[in-house]
Amino acid sequence: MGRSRTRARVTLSDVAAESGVSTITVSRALREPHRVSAPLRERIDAAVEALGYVPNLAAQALASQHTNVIGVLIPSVTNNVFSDLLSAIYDTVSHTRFQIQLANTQYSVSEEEKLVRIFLNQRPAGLVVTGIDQSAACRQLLSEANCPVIQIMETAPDPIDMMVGFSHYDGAARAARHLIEKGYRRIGFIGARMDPRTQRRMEGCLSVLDAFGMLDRDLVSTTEEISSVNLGAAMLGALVDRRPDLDAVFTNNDDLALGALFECQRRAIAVPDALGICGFNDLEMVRASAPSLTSVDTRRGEMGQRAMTMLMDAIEGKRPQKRVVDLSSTVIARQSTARGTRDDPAR
Amino acid sequence: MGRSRTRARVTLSDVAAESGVSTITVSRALREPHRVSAPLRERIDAAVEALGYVPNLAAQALASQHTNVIGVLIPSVTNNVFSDLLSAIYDTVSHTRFQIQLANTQYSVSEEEKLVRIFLNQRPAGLVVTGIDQSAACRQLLSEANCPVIQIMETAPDPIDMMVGFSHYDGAARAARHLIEKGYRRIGFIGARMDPRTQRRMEGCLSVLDAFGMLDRDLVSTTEEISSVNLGAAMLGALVDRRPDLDAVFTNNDDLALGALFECQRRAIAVPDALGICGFNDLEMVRASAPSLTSVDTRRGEMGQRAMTMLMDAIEGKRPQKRVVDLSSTVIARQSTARGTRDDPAR
DNA sequence: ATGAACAATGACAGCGCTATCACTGTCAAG
DNA sequence: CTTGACAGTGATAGCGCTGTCATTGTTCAT
Repeated sequence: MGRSRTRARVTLSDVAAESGVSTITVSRALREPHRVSAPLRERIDAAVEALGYVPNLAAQALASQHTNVIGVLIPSVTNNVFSDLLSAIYDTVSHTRFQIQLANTQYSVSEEEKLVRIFLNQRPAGLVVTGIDQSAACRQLLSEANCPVIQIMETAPDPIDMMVGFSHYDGAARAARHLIEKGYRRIGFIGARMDPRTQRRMEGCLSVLDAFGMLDRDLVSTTEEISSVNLGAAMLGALVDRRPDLDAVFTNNDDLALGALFECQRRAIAVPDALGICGFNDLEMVRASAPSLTSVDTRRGEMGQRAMTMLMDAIEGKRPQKRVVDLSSTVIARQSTARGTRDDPAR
Repeated sequence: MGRSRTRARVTLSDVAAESGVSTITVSRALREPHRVSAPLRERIDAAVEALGYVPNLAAQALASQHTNVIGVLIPSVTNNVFSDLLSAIYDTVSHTRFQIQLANTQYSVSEEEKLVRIFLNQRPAGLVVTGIDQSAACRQLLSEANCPVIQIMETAPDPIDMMVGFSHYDGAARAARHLIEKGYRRIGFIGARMDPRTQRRMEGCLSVLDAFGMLDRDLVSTTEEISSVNLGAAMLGALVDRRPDLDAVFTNNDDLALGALFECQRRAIAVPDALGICGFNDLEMVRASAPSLTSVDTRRGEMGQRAMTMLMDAIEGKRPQKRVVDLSSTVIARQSTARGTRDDPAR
């Protein structure tokens, strides 16, 4: 196919020859400019520019025994929740010396452990892992790692190293309390995939319902299927068919909530008067719907940003005062739960 | 913070010592097992297992002058369109020897060029770039690269190397024709961000309207802002305020389409009878809405899968018969454009 | 004047692996 | 019984960079 085989790689010693110094001086000029005299530095910079030198990361890593790679382990690249997070992570890291290396655990603890093992062997500068449900061996590996590690998305009292997140249990509990305050009484729960975080949300919701004497297990609908808008519609439809007396539903996430809303529109179930809907995550789109959807804001952008800042500081040796940052979460009340106050302007 | 400093790295020579062979034999046993006798291979495998040996990728890369890294350059990690694509890419590559290294061009041609330069210097096994709008220097770099390169998302007659995508112009043209066939006459266009692909969609749409003598520039609404559901609602609202006679709208993507639908619901504009809506990309959620939204299916999952298969084959030396794969695109007609046939079941 | 302290630069070894070539033994063909 | 082919294994030399220590000059307090 005529793909050219030749491509002269410019190495450090080419730059050194061009600027008439030793390789180590070029190396220093690039990494610790203040340790090299101004005239040399200028000559070297000019040579780098002229030759189009780009460092060989493999050689750097091998010689220095460390990299500028920050490994990020997330369960899914498709989920909207993680794309918001990722976008904040990339933004925070761009224009620093660090690079992101993303990996996908597919919600599997063993896959996660395997990936951690691979990552650690490449001596990353730092590691970001999702959640608190690592395998014992994985926790062990991470706590013995000689780089900072940060767990995101959740908080718990026993961080491996550092942590930025919020309590899914509490967030869902707030949502349940909100529905109760708004006057709903027969409150259902719809959940999909049922990974550990999803489960803790369910528990948070059900515990509040229980405390108010409103827990009705028959109004709880869960599935192992992957969450989607269509699934939300189907699950709400099935739940309403079985229990026409349902008067509100808390869904595990906003995709399900949106699906539930669509199904209500299709069946001419009045939201919020006949049925209240509360989602989770506060994705961009739930503010736009008609009626707009109440949801729990989980500040994923801030989470990504804080996590990367803490991690990069730790890599630089600046350990945080608090190892666990709890970002909390807030119910954003909108039209879908504004019972009897249909005219309220959204937010 | 008591993070352990010690972590014995197991190297090839540890494995060699353990199994009583030379390092090169271990190296071969791992990479080309058939070139090593069965008994040795078993001893070596056992030693690898016992010691928990994990290869050092930096050393491998440095010594062999190539890596198993496939670089993937996409404009945005947040956009739903790219998350579908990414998910297919990760799935296709998992359980092969290749690893994905993702980078983010932020819709910037110069950022893309910079990233290509960095990638190429790390001698990737292959490279995936988005679209056909690289800078001249970037095209030059890529065509001189000594690894296969595949452009995705779009097709054009002059691939740098290989290509998998579809014509955005044609896809949008099909959408416009669909609206005309359905009897709409005052058809508007709503577009956001207006990157090159978005622009070609606009051109495809407008050229058809023009051919039918229906082009009205006053019904075209575009913005540089980032696309979102809320933006779609706002833009549709503004367009309808200005031109109440609008009877259909083609939006650049499904986020905008969904926003437009919500705005119609808010204003009690009957969709599809008073206003037809057609989106682009056929995201999962547009099938769920009420009414369901007509959209253009762009087969992103298949695109990601085909692209990675072609790329990996090319890396292995199996060049494809056709260098350009056009996946085409299809209008998926749903309720939002089913004028006068409101009762039609949605797909 | 003297040496201590320090800034600026370089020589050299080696990170962990693989490419290359050399070596040994086995076996079939002549 | 030689020869050549070949399968199986090893010795050696780097890949491109950085850590470490050595060397040179300069400045400053004594």
